Parts: sequence; structure tokens; C-alpha cells
Amino acid sequence: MGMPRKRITIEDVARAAGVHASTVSRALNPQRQALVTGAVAARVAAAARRLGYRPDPVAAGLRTRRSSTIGVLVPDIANPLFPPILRGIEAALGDAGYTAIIANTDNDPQRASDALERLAARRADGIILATASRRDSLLERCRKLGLPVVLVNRSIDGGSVSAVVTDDEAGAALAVRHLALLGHRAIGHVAGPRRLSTGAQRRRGFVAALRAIGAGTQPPPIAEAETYEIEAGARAAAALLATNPGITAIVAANDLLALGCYDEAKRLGLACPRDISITGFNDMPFADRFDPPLTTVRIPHRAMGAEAARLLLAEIENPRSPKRAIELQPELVVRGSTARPRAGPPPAR
Amino acid sequence: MGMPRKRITIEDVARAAGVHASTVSRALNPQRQALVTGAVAARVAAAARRLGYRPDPVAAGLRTRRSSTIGVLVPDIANPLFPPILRGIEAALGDAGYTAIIANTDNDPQRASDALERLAARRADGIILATASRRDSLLERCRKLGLPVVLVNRSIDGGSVSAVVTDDEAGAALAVRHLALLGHRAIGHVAGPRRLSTGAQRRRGFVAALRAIGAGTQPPPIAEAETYEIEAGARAAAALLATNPGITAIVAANDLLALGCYDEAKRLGLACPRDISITGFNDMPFADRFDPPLTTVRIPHRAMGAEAARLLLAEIENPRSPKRAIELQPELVVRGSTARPRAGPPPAR
DNA sequence: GGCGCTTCTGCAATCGTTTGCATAGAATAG
DNA sequence: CTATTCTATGCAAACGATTGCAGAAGCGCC
Repeated sequence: MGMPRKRITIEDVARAAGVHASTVSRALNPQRQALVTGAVAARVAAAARRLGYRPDPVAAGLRTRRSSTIGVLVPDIANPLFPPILRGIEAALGDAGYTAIIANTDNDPQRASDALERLAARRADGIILATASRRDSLLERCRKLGLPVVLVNRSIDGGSVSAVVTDDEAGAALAVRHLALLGHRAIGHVAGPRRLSTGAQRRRGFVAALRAIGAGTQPPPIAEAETYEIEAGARAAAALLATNPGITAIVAANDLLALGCYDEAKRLGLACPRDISITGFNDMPFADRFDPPLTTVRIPHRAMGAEAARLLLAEIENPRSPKRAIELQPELVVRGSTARPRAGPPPAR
Repeated sequence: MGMPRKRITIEDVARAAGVHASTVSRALNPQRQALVTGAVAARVAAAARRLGYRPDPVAAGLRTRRSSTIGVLVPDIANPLFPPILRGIEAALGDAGYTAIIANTDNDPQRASDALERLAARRADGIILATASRRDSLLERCRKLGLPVVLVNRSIDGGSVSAVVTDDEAGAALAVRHLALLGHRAIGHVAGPRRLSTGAQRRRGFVAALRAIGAGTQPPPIAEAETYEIEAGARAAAALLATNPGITAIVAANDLLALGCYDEAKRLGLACPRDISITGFNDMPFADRFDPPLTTVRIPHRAMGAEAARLLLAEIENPRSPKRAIELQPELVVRGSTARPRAGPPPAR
């Protein structure tokens, strides 16, 4: 009781059960249980439990080159969009006996690349990428490492890898149509970064929908934010409003950008939704708490994460299984940031 | 180029450099560089770099029983309070060559315990607990496992383990004094769970401060929420207001509970801050975006995380170093959820 | 009763490092 | 110039599992 007891190894269990270590290994591995007699299996299990044996995953991993571990790369853990996705991933992974290792990249490709190397070195069995840009060198790296990957939320150009994303075009269209129905015609877009699939697709959906309601212009009223951050959204909104003064509504490419639009509107003395309507995208947690509560496009965060995890697990099982791209349907949730446009022109400054 | 190249081991480097593997190991380890001639060290380094050698942490870990990995247990990753803490942890850890492994426990002791076992099995070098209850069995378990621990945000009774927390009593007092200064006397408290140090300490600070401003009553107007969640806050607020109808201000034990108070106030037809003032605690991200913007007690999230990481690293270095309890000072941030109490009585329903 | 088949278990190599110990040669002392 | 101490390296044994291979029973079958 005094000594810090030595770790109990498979060898100890073998001795206690009167069998060889290799037999213990087989008896304790559900995959290979069939190879040993029922009686022996029971004896081993009993001994293991009696001694409190806990298999050592790092020793096992050294031999098997597997770790029951999945790396998850997230661009920004502080963005409330991601926790629900992680929850979904963890749930699906846990069911299968895997553990997620979350790595935060802070939108920094270098950090992302470092994290990937670390995960690979620790023998992650697969990677879920929430950080992908449309042409992402990380994927090439994963291929080289023979590391299964699936993308979540953001996709890449050319479907050479499995992904589960939202139908971003449809989502943007939902927002545009909602605004059109309210009576808006002069609708602008604060776009996300073009190098991200979400930025590109939502923009595309916006343009198409605007044309569809017969309000398309050349060029369309769009300003692109450099990042998905509040400040970038404010800057883009400023640019958009400067070049398109008549605008009565803004479709923002995500909720954080929408928040930036709020800020810029306030700065200009425009009340939302009275003077200007604003929509977001993602329905991130707390979007309903903003002032005004944000009308936004909801995506099934949790399901997205879970689905991605399942896809990855399937690919780990069978590395030559075909790549799949799953597109989940978004849904509009109307709150307080959108309203009919004012009858008259916006107040003169 | 075609074959999936085999992993490059220390043995390969040894051959290339014309030395023994053990020499390579020494040459590549900064701690033991001194044991090796400068010339050899250079030769080895060159060979390693030329071959693109990446040491295998799992093999090394098997031998050394260390992993350069720290487990972080978080009660709820979806609570925006935690991401900034994690950021701080990751920053401090990264500087020292360690990696954080984040585990989400969903406030479930069972999941927490499972996560701890997994982390221990994977040879985490230490644990940062953001989940601690005042009497937490996880700590006993860590002690048994010989696993260094430090607590962050929440502490335990009796200082047998290092911790970095906020001065919660002072924080609560800040809120009370602010309200008193505005003219409130009938101030209630929506407390956090008593089994958590934050719940207990903030309550304690509330009671003391209330007495200090000469508004103490017996019993003090307090309702305890079972968890730190919005709904629990709403329920507690309902209970508080039911038993203490005269209340003009609520000090909530955290921001989520404050949000619950918002909800309950609205349900009762009370406008915040006109009819009732509400304060939060934590100044979580987006607290400034709520409707109304939340007056709250700011705690230095990031610094807290960083400090905890440094403490842990120190304890890993020297396991017999004395336990330290660091208390960071909070700061009041006044926003729109507090105002002078109305002259007359609150509207009759 | 001998033969071939299964079925179960043991043997030993392996995964990629680290490190205590031994040793060869160099450096220093006497 | 010998005796002694260092220093730099090599050797080989861990760390704790998994698994291909081989051998020993056990079995049925002719």
C-alpha cells in the first residue's frame, strides 16, 4: 500500500490467469475473443478485473500504429459556431470508442500545419478539418501521410475528399427571398472570404437569388470581408454602404459579420431593422440574444459534426470507400433584425 | 517515390550519420546535447534534417512515461467563458513545448472521470481542471495516479492543490456596491450551485456586501440555481422574485444565469433595467451584445488560463514544489442592464 | 488405429525510443 | 612514460503491448 504500485501489465494478468501474455491480449480484444476458449476468456477477464488491469494505449499504439484518436482542426474555438459541431463529433466518436483531440488553429495556416504534424506524429487515425480553405495544402499533406480526412462546414474545390457541409447557396437564397418577401429590392451582401467555400458559395447563392427576384444589378452590391470576424464585417458593411447608398437590407455571410453590420449601422445612425434589415448565417448560440435578435440561416451544427465523424470512421474502416459529399439543408429563422423597408428614403444622414 | 515510404527512424539517421542510434538520441535531445561532441551533433542534425526525420512521440513516451501533453477538463465547451481560458492555456503550454488535450465533460462527473482515465492512460503529464467541485473525487484520483493537477476558475475546499481563480467574493461585492450606488437597497442574488466554489464564494461575497451597505436581511434574498445554465437562472429568478417581491436588482452568479434573469423578467413584464437591474459575472464574450448589454464582473480569462498552465508546468518540473493559490482581481464593467431604481413601486403586474 | 484437420495456446519478434552501464581512447597528473 | 581520470560513444535492455508462425491437443473419419 505504501509503494507507488507499479503499473499492472498484461504480463501480470497472464501470470494470474495462468496463461501466456499473448493469450491475454487475445482474450481481452473483442475482435479476437473468438480465438480463445470461453473458459480461458472468462478466467483472463476475471484476473484482469481483479488486478485492475488497464491496457496501455501508447504501447498498443506503438505496435499497431493506431490510437483510437481523431484529430479535429478548428479555426477558432471562440467562435460559438464550433462548440456544437464539436459536440456532435464527440458524440459520434465516443459511440465508436474513439476520442477527439481538438486543436485550435486561430485561423493561422502555420498553426494548422503544426497541429496536423503533431496529430500525425501521435498517430491520429484520422482528421476532421473544419478549417479548410478551397485550395488547402493540408489535404495534400494528409494524403501523403495516408491519413483519412473529412471536411466539415467548409469544403474544397473538386470533390476529392469527403465532406459534410450546408447547402450554402440555398441558405443565402433563403435569406434573399425572405427579404424580398418583406419588400426589399436593394439588397446588399457582406460576403465571407472568397478563399473559403462558405464565402464563395453563399456569395454565389446571393447573386443567383437576387437575379431570381429580378433585382440583380451589374456588378451586384457586394463587399467582401477579409475574415469571419466582427470588425471585418463592420469594415465590409461600411464599404458596401458607401458604394451602394440605397441599400435597405444586408445579407451577411455569417453571424459574426452580421454583428459587424450592426455596429456599422449604428455608427451611421441607421436603426436595425427600422432603417436597415440584416440577416446572418449559422444561427450560432446567442444569436437570439443579440440586439436586435438576429434573423439568420440555421444550419444543423450538431448533426453536421456527427455526420462528419461517422463518415470518417467509415473511411478508416475501409480506406478505399468512395468519397462522399453530404449537403445538409439549412433553414431560415426569422427574428428581429429584419422588417419591411421604410416607405420613404432613409433619413438623410 | 511510388512506395508509401517507410517511417524514418532514429536508426536510419544513425546509419546516415555513421554513429549509433543512442548517439543520435542524445544529439537530438537538447538536455543531453552536452554529452556529445559538437562535430557529431552537427553531423547528426544534418542527417536528421536531410532524411526528414521526425521523432516518434509515442515510442519515446513508452520509454520515458511522458508525453509533453496536458489534459484539460472543461465542464462545457459551449459556454463562451471557457474558450478564452483555453486560449491562455494553449499559449502558455505551447511556449514550453507542451500540447493541450481538451476534454469536454458536459457537467457530467462520470464523463469527467472517464476523460481523466483516458488522459492518464495516454500518459498526460498533468491535468488542468476547470470542472472542480468543492469536494471533488477527481483530485483524489489524480493524487493516486501521481498526476500533477492545477485548478482553474473553480477551486476546492482546503488548499491541498494549486489553483488560479478570481477573487469571487470581491467580484460579488463590486456588483452589490455598484447597485447600491445607483440607489438600490432591495437586492437579490441568483446564486450558483453551492457545491462549486464560485457559487459559494460569490454568494458569500454577496451576503457580506449587502450587510456592509446596511441592507442585510435575515435570511438574505437568495435563490440558488442548480446549474450554470440559462434555464436554471430563469427558474431561480422566478423563485427569488416570488419570495421577495420588492426586489429592484438581481446580482446573478454568472452571465448565463443573468440571461435567465432577463428571460424571467420579461416573462413577468418587467423591463430591464427600467424596472429591474441585473448584473452578471464573467464578462463572457458577447455579453456586450445582449439586450440590454450586460453589466457584469470581468475576470481575466486568458490570464487565468495562462497562469494555471505555468503553475502546472512548474509542478511537473518539481513535483514537491509548494501548492500555490493565485487569486486574480476582477473588475466591474458597467453596461446597460443596471440603472437607478424607479421612484415609485414597480408596476402592479 | 493412423491420418489429417481444427482449434487453441505459446513463442518470439516487433513497434521506435531512451538510458544505465561498459569501454576505448584522450587528456591529465605525477 | 606510466597511471589515472575524463569524455564520448556503443551495447543492449527496457517500455507494454500485438501478431505471424508453429506446435500441441483434440477430433472425426476411413
